[in-house]
Amino acid sequence: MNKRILQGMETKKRIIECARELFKEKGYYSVTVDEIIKNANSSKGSFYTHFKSKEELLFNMIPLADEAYFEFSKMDIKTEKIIDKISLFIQYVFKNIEEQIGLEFISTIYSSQIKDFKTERFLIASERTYYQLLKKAIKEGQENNEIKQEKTPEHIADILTSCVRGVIYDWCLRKGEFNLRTYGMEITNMMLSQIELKN
Amino acid sequence: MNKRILQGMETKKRIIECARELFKEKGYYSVTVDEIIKNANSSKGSFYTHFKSKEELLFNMIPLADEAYFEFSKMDIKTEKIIDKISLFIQYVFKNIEEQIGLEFISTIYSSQIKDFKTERFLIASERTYYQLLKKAIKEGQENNEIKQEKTPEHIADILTSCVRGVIYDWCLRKGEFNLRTYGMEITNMMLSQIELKN
DNA sequence: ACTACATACAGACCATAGTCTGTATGTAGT
DNA sequence: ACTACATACAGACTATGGTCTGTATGTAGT
Repeated sequence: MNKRILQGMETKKRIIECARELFKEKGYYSVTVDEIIKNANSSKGSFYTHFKSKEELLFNMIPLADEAYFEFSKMDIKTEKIIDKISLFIQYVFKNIEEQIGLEFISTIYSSQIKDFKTERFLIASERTYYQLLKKAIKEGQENNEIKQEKTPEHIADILTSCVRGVIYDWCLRKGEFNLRTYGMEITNMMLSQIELKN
Repeated sequence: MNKRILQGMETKKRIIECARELFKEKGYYSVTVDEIIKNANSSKGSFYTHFKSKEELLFNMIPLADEAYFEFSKMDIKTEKIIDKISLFIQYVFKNIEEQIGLEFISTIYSSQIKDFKTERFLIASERTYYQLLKKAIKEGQENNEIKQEKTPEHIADILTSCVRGVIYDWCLRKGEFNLRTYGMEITNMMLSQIELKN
């Protein structure tokens, strides 16, 4: 950790902090890069050495959802059924988006991810932790004869995440006018009930 | 239909046609408005009297999905069950997107719709025909005791469209690497099976 | 026929994301 | 200590979507 690297890191951090405040105050699209660098006492050149784009700056500001999910997964939830555990986990995902990430953030992210073919699909990667946890739980459920075994854990996880993304996209489209968690869980529980193995 | 209006319509049409070719050739984001107006022998002023934005021009080029759905709904499908009719209808929606609208179009539309809070959510409106048809079919199904009656037709239609949008969003995110219709129908049929009233 | 008006249109202009080039400086290898 | 290099940074410049202003022209009401 030498002087050079430290300086760069501090500049980057300063830009992120200034941007966070400006975005909160005026919204992502109303804040210009020029404004950010002015506030952060930086420059265009510096900005673009630290971030590939204005969007990438935004991505740097997302509360570390993956870590939160991982923390959640370690929690020992007092419930015998794995299906219920999955249900709670997905509920946590919705809650995290509603309370930590927020509507404008998630809208910008969901929008920019499919904007053109050049954009790096970081959403797929970033959801990996959550996807892996989900897959693991499903596999466990199948081994315990709680979940149907016709489909692979990967495939079931894909189906669930597609529905979750659908609800989130709709939430963005409707400008957050419904309760994400309530509506999301209604759909999720319908899907879970489909994969559940009943005795 | 006087001379004045006719001239305007022709200019608009010319712009759309030129844009369609350019978009097909180079893709939406690689074509500039200047390029379009140059090809169409028009001007900025003219362009922006006919279209609020470059995006709105794109929306003018979407195959008239609503009409297609309506045509489909009139077709007398030989199946006694309403659930099957709904399933076929949604399958048609996926088919239409895959074959008529295409990946780049739908990605741009889905992206731009949630890009900022100013954007007019035309997707909600444009899907109205399809939504209305769906709702009507569900209501019919409930009256025939084929579909559970705990939820309202509106609510069931909302749930189905959320899942459909989720699949489409995923298709965009994955750059069309899976078969939209196959995967979409798998999820749709799971949902339909949840709302079906079994005897 | 005359007038007032709406609007199709042209193109200069503006705002802003992103690029390019040049400079200064800290670091690693010798 | 010297050199070569990488990179943090500054700021001019570019590309492009969109705005603004002015003009011409067709139309509707009188």
